[in-house]
Amino acid sequence: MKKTKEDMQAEILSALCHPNRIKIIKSLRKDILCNCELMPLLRLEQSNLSRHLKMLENAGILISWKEGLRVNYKISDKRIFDLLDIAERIVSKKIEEFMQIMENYTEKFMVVR
Amino acid sequence: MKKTKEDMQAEILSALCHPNRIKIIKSLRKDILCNCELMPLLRLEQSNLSRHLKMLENAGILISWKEGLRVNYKISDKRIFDLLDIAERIVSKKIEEFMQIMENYTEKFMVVR
DNA sequence: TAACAATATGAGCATATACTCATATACAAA
DNA sequence: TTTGTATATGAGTATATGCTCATATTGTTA
Repeated sequence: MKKTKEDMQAEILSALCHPNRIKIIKSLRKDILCNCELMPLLRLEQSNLSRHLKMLENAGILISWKEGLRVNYKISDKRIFDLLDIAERIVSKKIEEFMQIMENYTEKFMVVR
Repeated sequence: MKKTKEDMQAEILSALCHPNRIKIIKSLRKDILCNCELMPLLRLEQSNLSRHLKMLENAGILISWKEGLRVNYKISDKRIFDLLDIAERIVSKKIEEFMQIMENYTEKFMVVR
């Protein structure tokens, strides 16, 4: 069964849609890091982190290479950051809207009182 | 338990990471549509489509309103399109790279032959 | 070679997702 | 009020995901 463009888009997004994997990518924004450096940084179980990294690699989002015992990881395509930035802006806007609504309610409450 | 920014980003991306939901959003790029119009367009079971739409709405990606029997849907934030566009570009780049590799292999094969 | 360190993976479990069928609800029009 | 249409939802099933514990693998160093 041939993959559609939407299937492939969904695969990219599926690889990104977990808080820990988002944190991994944010950590790799400036640095190249290995499993053992990410582990204490994100406070993840070794096997759990290893699987998250593998998922990101399988999706083509991360590139890895060995360096002795370590396995280093870096982002394959800088556009991944743009994508997460947009997601962050969408979230920020939602938070702002929520705050605005709460403020309006509070105002009304103060007046009535 | 308080949601982190990464939790909220993951929620947005989770809502987007299914081929049918991506198709729904693409369909809503130009038009405001209802369940009954999307059904034949995407060839989805009524209940299945209804649930996908609800997921997108719960994630704050779609806004819905009733109009008689119909329930209309539109995108809440145009940045959703930017996000999917980037995902599409990432996919396109991957396809290009793959084609390039295949071409190189084919060339070598021709020479050896 | 033995001991160690970093990473990968099998097995098991709990939970989430996607889908379908049948049925319920909400609204419209006769 | 009855009939019909659009949408929502309960129940059941299959599959995927996330996590952990224990163990395997890979490469390093004494």
